[in-house]
Formats: sequence, C-alpha cells, structure tokens
Amino acid sequence: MTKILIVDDEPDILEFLQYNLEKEGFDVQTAVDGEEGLIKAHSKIPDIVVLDIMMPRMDGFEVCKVMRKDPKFDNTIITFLTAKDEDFSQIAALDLGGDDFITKPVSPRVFTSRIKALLRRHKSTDSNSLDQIIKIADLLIDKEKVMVKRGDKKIELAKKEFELFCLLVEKPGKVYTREEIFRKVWGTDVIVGNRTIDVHIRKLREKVGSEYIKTIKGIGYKFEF
Amino acid sequence: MTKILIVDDEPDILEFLQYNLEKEGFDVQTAVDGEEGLIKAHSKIPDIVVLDIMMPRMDGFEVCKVMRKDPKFDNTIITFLTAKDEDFSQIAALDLGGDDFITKPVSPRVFTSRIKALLRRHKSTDSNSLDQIIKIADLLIDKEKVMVKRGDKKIELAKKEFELFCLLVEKPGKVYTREEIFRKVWGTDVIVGNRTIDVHIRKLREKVGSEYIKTIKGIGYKFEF
DNA sequence: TCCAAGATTTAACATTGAGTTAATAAATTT
DNA sequence: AAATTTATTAACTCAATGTTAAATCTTGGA
Repeated sequence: MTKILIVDDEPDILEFLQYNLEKEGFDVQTAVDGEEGLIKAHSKIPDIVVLDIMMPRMDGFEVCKVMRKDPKFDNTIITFLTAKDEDFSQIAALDLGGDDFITKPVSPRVFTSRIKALLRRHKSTDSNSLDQIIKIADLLIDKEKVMVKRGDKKIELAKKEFELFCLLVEKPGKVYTREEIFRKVWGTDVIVGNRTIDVHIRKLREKVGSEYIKTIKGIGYKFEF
Repeated sequence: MTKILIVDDEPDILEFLQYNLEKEGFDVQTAVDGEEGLIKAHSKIPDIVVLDIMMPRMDGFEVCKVMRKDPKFDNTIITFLTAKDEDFSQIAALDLGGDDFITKPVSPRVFTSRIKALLRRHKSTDSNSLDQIIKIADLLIDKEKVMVKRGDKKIELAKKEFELFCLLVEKPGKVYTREEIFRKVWGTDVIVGNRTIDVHIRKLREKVGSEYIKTIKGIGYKFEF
C-alpha cells in the first residue's frame, strides 16, 4: 500500500487530507511539525511526504533538506503545501529536492488526483532506470530480458521465481521476513497459504544454486554469496 | 559534451533549468522565444531541445515543426515543457516529432534524470535503426522494403505482423509485456481484444519459425535465437 | 460506387504450465 | 520428546496462452 506522510501544523487540514486520502486507500500518517515529521518518516519510510512550509520548530524546507541528504528517502516523493498568497519561490523549494507544489486551499478531488499523478510520474521515470543488469558473484540478472545467468549457463525462471529472486538479490545479506516477501512479491491483496514461499524458495535453490539462498529459521530468507 | 538548448519565455525557469543542467555537466544554451531558439539551434546544433509550448512570437509546436523538416536536426531530441493544467494533447505533440513531454513544475532531480533517460534511450535505438537492414541468425529484415528473408526464402508479412516482428527483433532477448506491445505496435488510442496479440504471434511463428519467438508466461514475449 | 482479396480483429473453445495446496518428512527449538 | 518451523514431493487448479474459424475492416481496382 502507498504510504503517505502529511506534515502540517493545522489539525483541521491534517484531518481533512487524511480523511480523503484514506478514503482512496492510502496508508496515511500525520505529524504537526517538522521534527515529528522526520521521526515518523524514519519509522515508516513513506512513498510521499506532503510538507507544509510554514511550521513551528522546523519548517518544510528544513525537513526536505534533511530528507534529501538521507539515501533512505531516495525513492520518496516530497511535495510542498503552501497558501496561495505565500510568496515563496517555487524554484527555491524544488531546488531543495522537492518534486511538486500544491497550493492551499485545495479540493479533495484535485489533491488526490495530484498525488496519484505524482505516483504515476515517479513510477514511470523510475522504470526507465529499471533497465539495469545486476552482476553478483557468478550470477547475472537482467531484468529487461527476465533472465538469470550463472557463469555462461542461462537459467530460466518463472515470473514469481524471478521476482522473488530479484527481491533477495537486490539487497544481498538483508533478511526478508515471510511477511515482507509476501507484501513485495505477492502484494497485499492476495492471500496464499504459508507453504507457498517455501516451494518457490526450493525451486530457486534448485535452479540457481542452493548455496546462495539461506534460511534464517524463525525469521525469513536472505541472499548471500 | 552533450549540448542542450532550452527555450522558454520565463527567465526564472530558464535560469533554474540551466543551473541544474550545468551542474550535471551539460553544455546549456537558452532562448526566450521560438525565433531566437531556432537561430541558436542553427548556430550550435543541440543534442536536445527543451521547448516550452506557450511562447510569444513562435510557440513550441511551430519550432518543433520547423526543426523536424530540417535534416540538420535528425539526431536532435525534442522534448516539450508544459504546465500541468495546459490541456494540450500529448499525442498531438508527439505526432509533430517530439520525443517526450515534461510537465511543470518539475524538480531538478526529475528533470535531469528525465534528460538522461532520453539520451540513453536515443543512443540505444540510434545504433539499431541506423541501418535499415537487420541480420540476425538466419534471418534478414529489411525495414525499407518491408521484407523478411529466412535463408534464401522470402517471407511475406502483413504490416502489423512486420511491425510486431521488428519490435521483438530489434532487442533480441528483451521480454516485451503485452501492454508494451500494445503501446508500441497498436498505439495508446486503439483498444483491441486481448487475444489479438496471440493471433499475430501465432502467424509470425507460422511464417517465420516458432523457434524464434518465445512466450514468458505471465509476462510477455521475446525474440531469441 | 461497388466488389473482391487480403488484413485484422473477435469469439469460442482447447491446452498448458505456473502457482498453489496438501500431505508428509526433516530439521530446529523448547 | 514435544512443539514449531521449514523442506520436499506430487497432485491439482485455473488463469494465461494457443488455436481455429468466422466476422469485420481496409484497400485498391473496375
């Protein structure tokens, strides 16, 4: 589910936006100032942050600046909220690494469609850079060709196998819990029995090599070489 | 060095984009209207032109039209800049020979990555499409004559079949999703039933040889030899 | 304009294999 | 050793794809 963090010091606005976004199926967090916003952003990395500019303690620009320095938020979209008559230079805001600008007051329809447009755009520019080839150990993973090679030998993986393998390979050493794997490979709206992952892991080990995929009992799986 | 020409009537935007692109190592020229843009384009042939659509004297569409008639700019990428709420049809712009569309406001991150993506894409298709004759395995594809030969035997392909075959052949190994195939062969504004691709694939296999076109179930098709 | 031939799409039905489940065995923890 | 978690195997299911033929759309010529 898409996670959104809204940071604004006016409780009315917060409630209003939260209500409308949740109605659209987003996972919404809120914060009333910049510092709280940063803390919440760290605890649950949001896909989009909506930042009011004028806030007590730490303003939106500051929050943006801090977040843009942290690689954790490389894939997080930052958008600013500002009153129409505030004469902040949009350029200054975008220069700080912001992705968009929304002026208050804003209707729920416009706001959510704006958010959705940002997600679409982000996804499409993202997928342009997807054409990467991962080389690790004696493996080569080509996402465009949906192909894995070990040494010179081509390995044919089915869709789910490939997705699962990519997930593990992209962060070697990271232990993925079963829940995490379900969320990222199967998605939140599909429910499958809990032996499904084991079977897929088994096939991967069979095809790719069992030495690469390690079980952490009671927790999950990881790719290691 | 990659040469970029930005044409926009708002000095703020010009400065903003110029600053960010130069920071990334591009050679940036600017112009404040279409006529000036054309003059500058002629004096130093740019690799990419970024055209605002709404401009005094000569709008972006006009500039694009003129440039696309001039073989000097055959290798120049043209991309349009437009405010989000301007309701210009993207399709109309791309019809004129534009290569992409960027909506304002845009963050520096998104903008430069977009430009880089365009350069990547252009470079990769360039080398492939330069010679209209593709030879691969025992196949010969002549785009100009719309003809395919296998060994010495001519193979007659209908238009759609040929387009589909070219798409797959131009990137051997790449898996094209059904959506991708629809977009690139049928276009975004045509809606056809979902068995249409299968039927075309079937005919291609029948005519060209089923060993070349492989199904990746749940994903799409690829050419392989 | 009409017609005919070919190209393209639709529709109906067949086939397949990826993904899932279920049952049982093995490993690990308590 | 009982309980819990994971591995293995094989069978099953259904959505995705293959196939075929008929319907519809295009095109070019008379």
